[in-house]
Amino acid sequence: MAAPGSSPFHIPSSPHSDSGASLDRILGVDSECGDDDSVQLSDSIETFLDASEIEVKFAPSEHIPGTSSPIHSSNKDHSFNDSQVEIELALTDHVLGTSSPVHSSEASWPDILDALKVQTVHFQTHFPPMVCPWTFMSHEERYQRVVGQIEGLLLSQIQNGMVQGDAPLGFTYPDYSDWSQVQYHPGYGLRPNLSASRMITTRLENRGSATKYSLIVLTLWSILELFDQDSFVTKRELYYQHINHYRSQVAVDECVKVIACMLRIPRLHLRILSTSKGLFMGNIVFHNAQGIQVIGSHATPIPQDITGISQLASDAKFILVVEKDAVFQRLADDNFAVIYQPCLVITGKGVPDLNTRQFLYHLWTHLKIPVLALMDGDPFGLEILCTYRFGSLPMTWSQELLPVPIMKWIGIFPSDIHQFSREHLKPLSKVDCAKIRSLLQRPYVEAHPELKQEILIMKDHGWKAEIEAVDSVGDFVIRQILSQHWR
DNA sequence: CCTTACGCGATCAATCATCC
DNA sequence: GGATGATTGATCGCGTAAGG
Repeated sequence: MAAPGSSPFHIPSSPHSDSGASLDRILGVDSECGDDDSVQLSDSIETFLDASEIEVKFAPSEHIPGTSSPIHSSNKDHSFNDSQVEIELALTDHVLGTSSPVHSSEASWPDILDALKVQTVHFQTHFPPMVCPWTFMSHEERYQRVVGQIEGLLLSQIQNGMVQGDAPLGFTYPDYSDWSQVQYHPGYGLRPNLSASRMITTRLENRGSATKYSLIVLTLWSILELFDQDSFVTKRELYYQHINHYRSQVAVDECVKVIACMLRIPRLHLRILSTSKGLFMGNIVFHNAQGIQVIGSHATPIPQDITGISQLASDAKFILVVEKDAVFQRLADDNFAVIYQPCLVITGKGVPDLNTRQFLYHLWTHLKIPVLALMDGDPFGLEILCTYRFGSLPMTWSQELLPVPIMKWIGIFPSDIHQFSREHLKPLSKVDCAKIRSLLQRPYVEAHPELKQEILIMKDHGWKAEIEAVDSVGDFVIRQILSQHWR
């Protein structure tokens, strides 16, 4: 086994050894981050993040007088136990003010939106949005780091191969498909669980995983080529380039996911993109990565490189996330984004892709405005809500910044389903019931009794309702906000 | 024999092309 | 014009083979 750092080529240590701190030391990430604030904040992050995950740091946020540091760091072992979760939950409840809506029967738009805005700012002050250091690296630095890590990984495999029998060839990465490996953090959604760190090893020796091993090597090699040619590729293109090897696009997806988890590098910086699926509209202007001005006055595709967004400006009072494209189009037809209150509407067209979630996170952290979500009243609608709000299982292990934990769900609630006529309701299928069982086992549902309650109600009455059941989506959204009817 | 790792299939939502 | 199937992206569950 090659000792980290012993290479004459100055190669960063492998990701499954003690990587983060040493890499930071080698690359001087800490010192680059700048002012005193960030140093102090980056200390506190270790209270809930894995030591190996130290690369993700708090943004240097404005200090608001009277506020304490984001998380009280009393535990020295960097672990994260149940009692801490309870404390954080109580704290979040306080910060969110969930128990104290605007108490007025004739609460107006500005009152409610102002209150929500204050909650959002409080939340982000208490849980400063994380920033990914990858975003602020120079082109050259990013090149050095990614290529260095991949070359180091491949080199260690070759070295191991030369002393065959001593160290078997294999790639080790976290078991990103196991819920027991993650835990819920009220401020940051799903985070890796430090007490349980089961790793998967894809070994060349195993007959079953030899193919996967070789495909991971192929993908790593392809990424090096991309850096060499200074180009990007979509997952689909990568699949077609090596169609005989990959056999299906699922194999490409799997390899990219493994590499992102293993090296803890955001997918974008591996130079592998996915075709953007989401749309947005509303009063917003920004420059994309190519420096071209984007105006969201009508339905506009979400840009692929979120980190390249600059000169963002918007007078929107809130962001509305809708599940389906059909609902988005209905709101576009009604000119919803300008007619009532200036707002932004976003859809991921079903299960949201990474781009859509990154874009939402970017808007939420930069504009500091409330985020509302309109989803179907069925198990999959709830799952999509949770994906936006708390994050998804595999992405927990990547270095992507995605969850918006303060997002408000404004419907359709299973508890309101009796308001719809029977013809608009559908009985829960066998698959729906399985999804409900799955949802009830998730850590974030356990932490949110109001969500759990809704799931149990749906399970009890056995019916689901889609947003199509609502006559006017715009009116429905307005009604829900004005009555402060959200979860 | 039991656990673990892995592959495959199923599912959802949406779009687009093709066929009747 | 409506129905159908393929495609794209994301996720979960189950069966199976390997290994201790």
